Amino acid sequence: MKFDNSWPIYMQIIDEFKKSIIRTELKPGDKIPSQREYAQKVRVNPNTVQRAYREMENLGMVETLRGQGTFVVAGEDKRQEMAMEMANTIMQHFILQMRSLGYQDKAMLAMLTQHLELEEDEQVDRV
Amino acid sequence: MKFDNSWPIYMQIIDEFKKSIIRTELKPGDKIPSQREYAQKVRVNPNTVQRAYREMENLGMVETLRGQGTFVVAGEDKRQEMAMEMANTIMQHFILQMRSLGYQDKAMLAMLTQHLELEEDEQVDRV
Amino acid sequence: MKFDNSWPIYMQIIDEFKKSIIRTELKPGDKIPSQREYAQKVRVNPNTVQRAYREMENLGMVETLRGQGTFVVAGEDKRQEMAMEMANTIMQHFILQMRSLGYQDKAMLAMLTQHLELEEDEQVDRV
Amino acid sequence: MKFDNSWPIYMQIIDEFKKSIIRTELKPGDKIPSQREYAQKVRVNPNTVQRAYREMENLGMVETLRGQGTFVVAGEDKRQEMAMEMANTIMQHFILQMRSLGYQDKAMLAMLTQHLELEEDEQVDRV
DNA sequence: GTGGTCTAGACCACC
DNA sequence: GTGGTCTAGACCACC
Repeated sequence: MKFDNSWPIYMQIIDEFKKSIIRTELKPGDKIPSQREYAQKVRVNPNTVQRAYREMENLGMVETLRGQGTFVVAGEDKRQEMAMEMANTIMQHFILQMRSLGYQDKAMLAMLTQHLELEEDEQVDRV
Repeated sequence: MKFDNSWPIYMQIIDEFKKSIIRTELKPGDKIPSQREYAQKVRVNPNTVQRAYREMENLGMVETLRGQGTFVVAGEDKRQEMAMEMANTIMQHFILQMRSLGYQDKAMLAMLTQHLELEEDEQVDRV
Repeated sequence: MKFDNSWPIYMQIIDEFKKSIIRTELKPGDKIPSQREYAQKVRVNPNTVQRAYREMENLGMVETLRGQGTFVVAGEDKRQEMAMEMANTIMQHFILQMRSLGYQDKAMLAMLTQHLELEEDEQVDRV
Repeated sequence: MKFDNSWPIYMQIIDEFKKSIIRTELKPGDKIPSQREYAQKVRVNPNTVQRAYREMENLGMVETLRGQGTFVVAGEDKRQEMAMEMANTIMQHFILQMRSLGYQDKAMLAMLTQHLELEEDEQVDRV
């Protein structure tokens, strides 16, 4: 795992787990790696991992059982809430970036429509 | 200036200048800082800045006149081409992120429309 | 400040601030000491203080403004909620202790009544 | 056994034995561990244990027979006296804590009554 | 100066 | 073995 130095590593770790849960690669009851294990895997200090795990517990994503490990608890409702939240963030970021390039709302929508159609065409071409 | 360690700094420097040109903060004929000056300002190795400036010259964004400095040359056509290029990149990135969250094309478009409308409403409210 | 080693220091710090807010010694808008300052005062590592302050922010007790300091935000509703919560904890603890000594509910109530009356008498005597 | 560093360990040891006697887990004539044994078990300096045992003898809780060990002597009267004494301490502590939160005597009594009733209800529910 | 993040590493509690 | 707490100290961002 390679992290940006532009935003906190513990948040990037949380984001990784969020995505895994949203994509249902991690389901309720699944055990995630122990803090030490994960820290070694991604080459990060165990304290940083612990902070991420602790915040994930506060966010209701996982549950930590002392001496046993950390387990996913986010059910379907929570999963959708998390997906919605991440999508909103991505969307906002996208809109701001486009506006900073001078794009108007209409132009943005038109361009997205076009891109999605283009990609379909590309897929058709490939097939 | 704060750079990511996740992609080459010289590319990030180029991106900054691209954005300034696209936003017309930098116009044809404008002088940009000397390599040494810029390197000090953003705390980066002068070699990194040199590489960025060289590539910008290759891209037709700037022109370097020995003993005089580096000047913007990108005209309106070039400006629009660069805007288009950056927008495409942002768009692609956006689509990939949304898809990785499980969003279909239609849902993506609907959500963008909704976001743009919401923001308008907010502005209306404020007025 | 002297801390027990029987439960986490950061929680004891939180408890101190909780009590100050409940007793209205700290009111909304009041600035609490900087993390470094407080750490020196109570002879604890700044990281431990930071964890306490962070959790207090999560609990809605304070608000932290980067570069400016940490400020009480808990209003009257929050204050009462906190008082109620602490009282419940103290009460539970008390009941458990008394039961472990073999006291029945009635005996407990009788004894508390008697103690409160005794103290009044004592005060009367002193006067 | 885990001790607080906030008050003398020898007193905490005495308290443990007091509770055992009050709960009649230890009865007159019962042998308690040798000082050395107990010191090892709770990981405390033998001198600390010795001081605790000596004070317990002064308090009339136990009797030490040279070469044979230490035995509980507290009879039923002594047991009740000890219970009363501990209860008083707990009670005082409780009242002080509640007052420091701003609770009046009446409110304290009402709250205790309520808590005891609530717990009964819970038990009824469970049955 | 004030808070925020991270590393390194010790020691403890619970299983 | 797994998580929890704490110290020590570096470096950064924002004011």
